[in-house]
Amino acid sequence: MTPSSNHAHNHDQCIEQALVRASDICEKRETRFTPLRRKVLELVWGGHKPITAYELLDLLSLDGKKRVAPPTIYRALDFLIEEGFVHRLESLNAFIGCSDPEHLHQGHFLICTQCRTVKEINEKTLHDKIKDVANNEGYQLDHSMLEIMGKCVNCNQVS
Amino acid sequence: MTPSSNHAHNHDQCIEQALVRASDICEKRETRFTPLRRKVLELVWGGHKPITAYELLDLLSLDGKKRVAPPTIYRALDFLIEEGFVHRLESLNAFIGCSDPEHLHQGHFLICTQCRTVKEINEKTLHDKIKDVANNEGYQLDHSMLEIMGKCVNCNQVS
DNA sequence: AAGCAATTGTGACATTTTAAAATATTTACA
DNA sequence: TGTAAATATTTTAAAATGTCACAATTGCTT
Repeated sequence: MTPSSNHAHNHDQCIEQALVRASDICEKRETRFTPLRRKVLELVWGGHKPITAYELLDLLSLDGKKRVAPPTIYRALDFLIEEGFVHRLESLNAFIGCSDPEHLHQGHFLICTQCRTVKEINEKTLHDKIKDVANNEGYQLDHSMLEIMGKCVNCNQVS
Repeated sequence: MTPSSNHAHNHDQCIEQALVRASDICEKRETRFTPLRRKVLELVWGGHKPITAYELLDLLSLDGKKRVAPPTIYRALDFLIEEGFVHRLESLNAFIGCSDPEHLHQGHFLICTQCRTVKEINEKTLHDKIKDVANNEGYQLDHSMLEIMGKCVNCNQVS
């Protein structure tokens, strides 16, 4: 499994950039980007596909000598989510790197039903529409999660 | 806990209606609305709040003499979801009765962060917007799930 | 160096969901 | 009715996911 099979992008660089951005943001916020948290973020960014907590556990346990336990991962993920570096995909019980960690925002995603690639949506008009709907029903919007399932461009072309 | 504390609706009638509709639809589709499935649907409709599989298990185990096992509930829920009588709320790992079982549709919900009341959204314009976004990104929409968190009218008025 | 808070490790356990096989029930039709 | 086929349910078990409580460690701060 290549990290991303069809791309016009260097994925190592993609990971590296995510790590640098996270590190910078933590410095600015005076939160701690520890080795563990860094490692987990690196693993999450291993692909543009969602990864589960237990897959992360397995990966983490590979290079370390000891098998790490679930709380280790979940705490690291909690931190990364808190800081906005990672999103949780509810419909998949899985996690994915955030493409725009500088700005806190909604979790809106396109998930390819075939290749599992996930793309983050950052559409103001969509967010506005959602807010309107909430307001019309008398709800004061806190946050929203949208997960759109469908076939991506590449998978559509193939089959 | 009253089924729904603030309403202009008779909740018993609300449940009854859901059961009748489900029954009718099953008859039309020639699928089987068995006592178990009926009972589970009734329990799900006990409130306009989401209910978890294990809460259902507990409730089911009350009147029966024996403790029922998880698969019993999950099978029944699978059926009810398949038929469109119940939706699963991904962000809560919980289930809720569908307000419009006649028409298959998206799972779009408003969830009150305070009182947990859930309201189903059936907005063509919202659905269209989501479809547009997907298409613009080259995705062919299969289905989407949207869960909007916010305070509902009543909870807003109170605090 | 001592004290303190944050982080990480550890073990156990809770929750949610699914699998596989045995059993029971319903339905259709001879 | 009686019986076979189809469908549902139960049972037992376990997999997958997530949480808790407490101990050990780290790294700052005085």
